[in-house]
Amino acid sequence: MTIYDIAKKAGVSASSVSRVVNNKPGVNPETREKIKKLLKEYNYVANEAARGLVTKSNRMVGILISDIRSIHLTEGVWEITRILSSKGYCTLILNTGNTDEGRAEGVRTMEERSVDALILMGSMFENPRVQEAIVQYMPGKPVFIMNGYLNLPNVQGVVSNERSGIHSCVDLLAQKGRRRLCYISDNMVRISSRSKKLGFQEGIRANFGDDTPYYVYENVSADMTGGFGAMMKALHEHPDIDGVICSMDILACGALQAIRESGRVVPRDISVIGVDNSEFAETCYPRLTSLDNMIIESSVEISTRVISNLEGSPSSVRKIMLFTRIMERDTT
Amino acid sequence: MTIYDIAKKAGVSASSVSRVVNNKPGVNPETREKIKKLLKEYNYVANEAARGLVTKSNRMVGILISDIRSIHLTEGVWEITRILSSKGYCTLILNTGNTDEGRAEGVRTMEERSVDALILMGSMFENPRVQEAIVQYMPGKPVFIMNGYLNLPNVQGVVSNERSGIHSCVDLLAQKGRRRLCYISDNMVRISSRSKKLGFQEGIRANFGDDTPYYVYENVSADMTGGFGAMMKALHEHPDIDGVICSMDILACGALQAIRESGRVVPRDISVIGVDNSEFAETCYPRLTSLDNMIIESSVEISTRVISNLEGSPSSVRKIMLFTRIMERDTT
DNA sequence: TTGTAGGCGTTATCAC
DNA sequence: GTGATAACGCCTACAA
Repeated sequence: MTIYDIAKKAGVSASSVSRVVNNKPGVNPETREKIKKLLKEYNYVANEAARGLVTKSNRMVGILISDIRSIHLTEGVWEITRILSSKGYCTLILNTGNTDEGRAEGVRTMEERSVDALILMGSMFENPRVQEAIVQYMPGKPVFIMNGYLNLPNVQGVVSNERSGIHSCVDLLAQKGRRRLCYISDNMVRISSRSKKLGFQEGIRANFGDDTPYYVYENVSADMTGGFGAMMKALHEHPDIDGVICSMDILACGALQAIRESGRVVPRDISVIGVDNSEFAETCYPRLTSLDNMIIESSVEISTRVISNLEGSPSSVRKIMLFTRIMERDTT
Repeated sequence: MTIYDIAKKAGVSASSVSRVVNNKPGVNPETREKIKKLLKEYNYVANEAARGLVTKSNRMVGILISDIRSIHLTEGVWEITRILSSKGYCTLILNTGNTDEGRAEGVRTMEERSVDALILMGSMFENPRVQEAIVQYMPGKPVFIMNGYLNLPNVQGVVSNERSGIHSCVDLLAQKGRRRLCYISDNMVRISSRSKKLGFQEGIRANFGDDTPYYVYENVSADMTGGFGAMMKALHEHPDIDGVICSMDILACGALQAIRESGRVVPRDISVIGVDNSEFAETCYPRLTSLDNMIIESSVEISTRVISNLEGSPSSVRKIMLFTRIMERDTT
């Protein structure tokens, strides 16, 4: 069913139908009513692709994410989708997988689908290969990065101060009397993972001085078993550990399990802190103290930027930072 | 950068460029090379919308989901996306919110975007309003429902025997010596919720006879606090409860917390079983016994059906059922 | 107020 | 092997 079909049935031209469909003026009220009735009767649905071809806008924004199963980022996707769709924008969500090549390919696919804007979920997109893909395939279009940034004229980034946030976590542990700390991290390829580790080291130095030992277990697989294994190893190698910070809540869940199996009690014997403040922090036991990296707030921030950019009033600010906060629960 | 631009630079016609872009025969190897080089040099990206306009296929399938944050269905979305994109199909994911009107609107939007097929995630799509929307807006296109079914010629459904699955859960509890059972369920509007409750009642009757009391708490909010509150109430009203089945893992997480606060020990005093076999079943404590409703397998099933349908060999089977299984962990 | 014509970027069908 | 030309469904001047 096209506007031509409707036009024929109404005995008018396609342009009149188009005007009615788009609520544009310049058509006789009676004709308008007649057309409206036919539109409804035949359940006319406009073809956005054809429309976009001429209007140069699909009212669609792309969201690239490595793996939509990551509960934490998914919260952000939900928030963004909610806000954008309330403004009439569709979101095209694409899983890229965990390779830079996949992510670059994702950028290309988004251009192929001619999205109006692109949102990159997560600091893993902050890398040269993705940057190159943006330059190649989306040089003009607005691109937004969640928890990351690329120095390109069309890119805007929202980051959080995870580094000093982790530093504060160390402060908290120190304040609770913890002295032998351990840091468990997933893949160190991510910029954000590296900066979190730095924050940990800075916290150690600031609280305990240069020669206090600390332990780092990195490149752990980003799931429960990863956290479990790392914690087991840590407790075995350094039985005096009394404080743990994990780069993700799910790792902390695994760590909690390992600690339990070792016969220790949280937080009496060991304190544990996670990062993300995700739902896992509530469902695990004891409920996990976690560094909230403001994914929801960042999502709102990005969404409003996308909209204002698309509606013609782009912000000249290219990078903003949100401040993390520690949500203290029962593991510290 | 369009094929015309490239054609001009190469000194050939747009048709030749199109042939090269689509790897079609009938162009001189040398010309082909020259065009290929230009394509790469200018980072040409085809406009899928324009292409779809003429080929009548966008190579895109739509996924409608009430709320992408629901970790359980998201696992399925991931699986589907993975399989479809390996076959060159993009997935357009749309959150509909929790109203039937929103879901119907979602169907319309999908037609607007001219998806090649539509996947409905969850039994909440099994309702008259959605059925009407499909008839109105997507009468011809293949529609697939995860964990649900609608009696329409273009609809295929994959369901699981949750009802008898829950019955088996009651069997398991009975076998563990549990006698005072309680069922906690989220919104009873969902077909699947209603059938699960039936399974519970049938299990009770089969194991304990007609006059053994059992307790049902329904229309609980689908989150931890919902499970927590319901369990608290249950324990207060019926302190002798020794077995609980929750319609979702996340509810069971809340229930576990309530039981802990009441001073009881799982599974010594009370057994708990969830449904979904989601990540929460692993992260909570004790690790939760859960009814696996085969979301991953269902997703694979749906994906292959979508593909074979789109590639021209549609299945004539309109509805299939997968069999649930109980994943026993530490709460029973 | 209405209709005609051109074009958006692509593919498909013909001639050449 | 190559290039016009006509769609695809829609919007937008512009003309009537």
